[in-house]
Amino acid sequence: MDKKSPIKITLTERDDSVTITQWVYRTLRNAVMYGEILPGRALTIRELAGILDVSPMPVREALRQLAAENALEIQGNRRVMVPRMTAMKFNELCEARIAIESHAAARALPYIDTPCLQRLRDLDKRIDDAQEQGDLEQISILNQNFHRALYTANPHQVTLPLIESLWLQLGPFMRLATSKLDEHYLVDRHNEAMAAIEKKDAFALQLAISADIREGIAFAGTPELLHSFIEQSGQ
Amino acid sequence: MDKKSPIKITLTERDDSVTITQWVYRTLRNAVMYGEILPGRALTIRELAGILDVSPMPVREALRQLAAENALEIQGNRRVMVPRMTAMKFNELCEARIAIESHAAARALPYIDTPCLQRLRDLDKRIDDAQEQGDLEQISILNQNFHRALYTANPHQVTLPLIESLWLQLGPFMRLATSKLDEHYLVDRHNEAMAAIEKKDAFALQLAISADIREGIAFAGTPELLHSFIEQSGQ
DNA sequence: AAACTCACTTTGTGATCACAAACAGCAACT
DNA sequence: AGTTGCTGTTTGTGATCACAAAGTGAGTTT
Repeated sequence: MDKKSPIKITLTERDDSVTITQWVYRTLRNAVMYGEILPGRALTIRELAGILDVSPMPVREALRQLAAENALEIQGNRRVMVPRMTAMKFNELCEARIAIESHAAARALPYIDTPCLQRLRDLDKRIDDAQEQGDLEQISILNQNFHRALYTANPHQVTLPLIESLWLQLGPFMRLATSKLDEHYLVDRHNEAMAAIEKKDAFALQLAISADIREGIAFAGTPELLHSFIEQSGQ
Repeated sequence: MDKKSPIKITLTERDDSVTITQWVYRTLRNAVMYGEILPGRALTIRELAGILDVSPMPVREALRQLAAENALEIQGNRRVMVPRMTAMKFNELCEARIAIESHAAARALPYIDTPCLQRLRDLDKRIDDAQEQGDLEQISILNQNFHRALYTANPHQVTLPLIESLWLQLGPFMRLATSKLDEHYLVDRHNEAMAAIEKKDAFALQLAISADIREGIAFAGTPELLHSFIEQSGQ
């Protein structure tokens, strides 16, 4: 039946308070973010509709939305797939993250009040816990929450959607990276970030955020990981 | 028939080589960008379908795509509209533009070759011409093309979609700004940018781009323009 | 054996329909 | 008079259908 490699997508319970399209969007977004769909694998509306047990319509809408966020790529022949990656593009995405996120952090700094600071401290602690237990999945999720909580302190935030788009594009390949994370000892840059926040030192905060991002993917520059990009993403 | 203010959308000829959805998307995108749709005005699928003389389906897809790019906002009650603006949000959008675009410019600099440089010079000259003739519409379009041409010199470009999203969000309100542009004399920062490019001076290029963006919206800080935000965007 | 042709299948696009939630207008009540 | 409750209408969502374009594979030709 399936000529191509079968797609396995993690399904979550559907809440009746959200539309089917939203649930499909969320499900596919997670599947992309966590690398469950191989880059270059052609996706068809009807196939996904079958897997998710919904009609083609919500899938159509969700795919278009994900494509608009650069999580998916629509080829000229109107085939949809997770974009392939190259080492150069990976590097550009990382540098873009650093530029935008350090900007967002500095812009959020003046708005961080006591309850927000408490939330950040809580997340920081939970990251430390997860790191001791070596729970890579949890570290990754909490790390995202930490960044999100920081940037959203700014009530006039406009960059978060852009940042999330970058996360989505890097997501499938960060999975490759984090699988080798345990071999490395990571300096906890969040503590440095927390210190900068408490001192209201924007420049130090930018340095800490930049370092956090850069170290999270530093070992992506090793030859074997670059090779796995080609392997996963090549034709 | 129309209880609300009627919507006037500039229609272009539809090329049969593009899908109806793409044409609708392009048309609505231009309408948003050039401020033809008032912020806060509720948009309905069927109304737009009637105006554009297409079935509701392509409109549905186009609206969802524009919403994903933050050009439109879907409220909880699933009503769609051009987002309202506030002075603070406007400021954040401008600062985000400066941060991301100066980054994109610096990243593109190493890739600028002779033909690309020629294209930029050509655009620069045409902007000068348009400025002498006081053709504000043309200046705005050419200015965008200049920035786009610069950033896309980088073949591994990943920030342009993010930048275009910011342009889209600022678009409706830049129209307000440019209508007062003739009262101001603008230093041509593009000449400075060209000089920096030729000298391969990344820092000078970033300064020129930042200044160009900042001056393009500097007078947005005047009280009367802020007031027109409230007027246009207020409930 | 490699390349082309042609019939058959799959797939995205767009139209139409059914339905439940949201909305608007008006009447009744406090 | 301002608020609440009800009813008819509008609107987004999702399902289904028709169709043309793209893809696929076997059989033929050079």
